[in-house]
Amino acid sequence: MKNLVIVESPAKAKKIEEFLGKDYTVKSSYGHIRDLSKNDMSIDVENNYEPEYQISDDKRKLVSELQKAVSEAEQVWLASDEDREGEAIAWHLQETLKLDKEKTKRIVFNEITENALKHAIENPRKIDMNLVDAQQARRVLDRLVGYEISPILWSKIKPALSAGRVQSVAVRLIVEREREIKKFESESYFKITAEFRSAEGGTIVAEIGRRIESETEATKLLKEIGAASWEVSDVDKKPAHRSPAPPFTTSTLQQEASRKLGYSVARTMQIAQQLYESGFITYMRTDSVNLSELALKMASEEICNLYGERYLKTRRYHTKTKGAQEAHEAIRPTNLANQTINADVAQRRLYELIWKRTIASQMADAEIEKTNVEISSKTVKDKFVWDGEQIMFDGFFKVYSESSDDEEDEARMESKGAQLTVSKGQTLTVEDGEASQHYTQHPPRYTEASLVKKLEELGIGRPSTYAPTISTILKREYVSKEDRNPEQRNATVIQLHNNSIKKTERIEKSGAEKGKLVPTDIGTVVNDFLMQHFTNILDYNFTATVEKNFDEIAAGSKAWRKVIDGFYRPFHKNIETTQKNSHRSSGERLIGVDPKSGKNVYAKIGRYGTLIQVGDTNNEEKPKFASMKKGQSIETITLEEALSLFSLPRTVGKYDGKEVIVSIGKFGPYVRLDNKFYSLSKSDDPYDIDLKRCIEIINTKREAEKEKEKLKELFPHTIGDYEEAPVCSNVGKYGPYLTYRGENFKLPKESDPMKVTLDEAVAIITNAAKNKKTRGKKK
DNA sequence: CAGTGAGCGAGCTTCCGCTTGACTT
Repeated sequence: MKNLVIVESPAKAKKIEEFLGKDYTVKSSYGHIRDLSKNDMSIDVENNYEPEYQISDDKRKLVSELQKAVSEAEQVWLASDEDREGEAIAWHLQETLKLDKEKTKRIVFNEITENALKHAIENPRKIDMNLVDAQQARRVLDRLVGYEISPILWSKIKPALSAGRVQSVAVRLIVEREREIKKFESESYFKITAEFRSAEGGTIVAEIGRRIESETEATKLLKEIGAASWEVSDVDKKPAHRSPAPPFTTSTLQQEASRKLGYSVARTMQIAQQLYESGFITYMRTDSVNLSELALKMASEEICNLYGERYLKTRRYHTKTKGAQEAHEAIRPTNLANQTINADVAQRRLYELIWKRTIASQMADAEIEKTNVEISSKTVKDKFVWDGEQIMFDGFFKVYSESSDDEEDEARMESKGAQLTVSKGQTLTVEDGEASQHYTQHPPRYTEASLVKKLEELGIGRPSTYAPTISTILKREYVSKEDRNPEQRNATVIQLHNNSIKKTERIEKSGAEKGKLVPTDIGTVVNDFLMQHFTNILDYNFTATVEKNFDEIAAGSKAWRKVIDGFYRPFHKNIETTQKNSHRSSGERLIGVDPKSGKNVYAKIGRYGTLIQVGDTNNEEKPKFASMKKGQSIETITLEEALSLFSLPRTVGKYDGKEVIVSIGKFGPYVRLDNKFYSLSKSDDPYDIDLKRCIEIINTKREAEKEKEKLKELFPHTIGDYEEAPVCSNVGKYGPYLTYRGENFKLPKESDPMKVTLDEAVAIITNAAKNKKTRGKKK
């Protein structure tokens, strides 16, 4: 072996190997191979913050493989990504594999084409230690923050909690948004619209721009409107244009897949990974909006073919995102000639979204004519307005338009296409008008995707961490994902018809929410604690400020250990005083007094979550405790709700002459009969489940056990012989399956394992063997 | 396998950013 090239991703390694030919072997490091140990701090603070790196557990085998490859190679090329983390990966490889610094070559390329690779190989360099140091500073800072603050939370709030530069700010955003919502007072207002008719027969529905405060004012105004004579006082037409959105980055892909396809952030990334591994799209973790020259050329060919040259406009986009490192291209199809792909529905839909966005980004602006009509009267002070938009040339709209998080915004865009049917100077009459009551809306809660958008704006987190950050704050139970039914309110509608006024009521539904992030009690208490004691870390600008320092380290104008020292000294002092002086924080709230015992009832956070406590501590008598239910919160739980939590364990009645007892145990709510346990299902509430339902649960489980016994006797069931080996059917944990020559094959879900014929079985076995072969080829 | 929460104390938990694992038959 002459040359060994090491890149980060195995899919990339495979592609590069095709270009480089037989003199090159390309291997992958699968990301970082070394890190600080996760069991302790692994930073020697006394010794100038010396980090102690170790090979990650899951990389030991890989490292020895790389070691072997290195020993067989004449030349090693480190080709990890061209950013801070990539440079560090190269350095860790050099250190771990004990590569000769003089002989090892560091190369970078951010598109995989023959030219780019050739150019990279002709222009190797040495590892940039300044960039590596910037990464070390980033790594060490995150470890110090995370591993020094978290233990404070364990002792002051609850075990196993965590804090970090990124996750704690994400939680703060959600907690603060919830407070804004709580503080928000909805106000009602009236919106007035009227239908105007000209003598020639044209009609136009226009509205008064301002919000009218009261019903009295609205009624009065509506009467005046009906009595007045109107005229089109102004028609203003002006051209405008819209430009397409730039190609996808990780964050914008997550946002659009959430809005247009309803995918969660994690799902989007999982599907994108599949598309990447199949070679359909470029790398999916990127902050760059840049398209390669090759992609621009493909796009222009495709656009000219499909829509004609008039639709083409080559555009080069530049990233404005804070802290972007741009080691990759934007996310785009590898081959723009493929409008769609042959894959499962989820993959195909995401692919098509990416194709449309990429193509649209290289298309001409849409040209629009905006029309503003003003309708006024000599007797009414308010003017009516109508605004419409006519698309004169659709441009990129032909394939794609970006969605908005704002539902009202979306609706407004849709209603603007109407044709203008009146002209300036025409006199108009009003037959129908309407004043309808609306309510101002509280600010929206974050979705996963809108949280990612906000974090990216603040420069917090990276493309590879957006999805994991969300799963961390959910796992810690700082936030939960919730659906909310729309709020229903009575709204008055005052109708004007031929100068008479009629009042009706309707129900206004608004604010339905799906998958919104809501802070839990724990999230709120942790956030308040951190805000009080670690204000600077929770500052929205903290990351941006430290990033500036990292940039200076990368530029060689600052030493990383000095930067860390400047941060750590005051930080650690704060850690010590907080540990010593701060009070335990449990979010405790006195709900009231238990009428039976006269003792105080509190809601608070305990070692295992939120609980109700009856009676004070420091008394001779131990207080009583009960866990709170899901969905209850310290702030809103009532005394009655709290006391009802003490009704477990509860005897529901008798069955088979024995007591049926319901309670909540280690593994959730259960029914107990004769010392045997039966789990309740999710929809059952242990606090009010009745005897009938309990018996049903008991019997269902007994039936299922009987069934199982029966199956055990029947299976495995021999169907017949195929190529001199028996074929058997069976039922396992994952459903019915076939066994043949020691291998298992899944049967279709509904099929009866007793009734499968030998022909069907053979078809399934041979089919599976074929699929296995093609899957093997892909890898 | 079917409750914990105070107090007594051992031993556990935790960060962010790179990557893809799997025998889910």
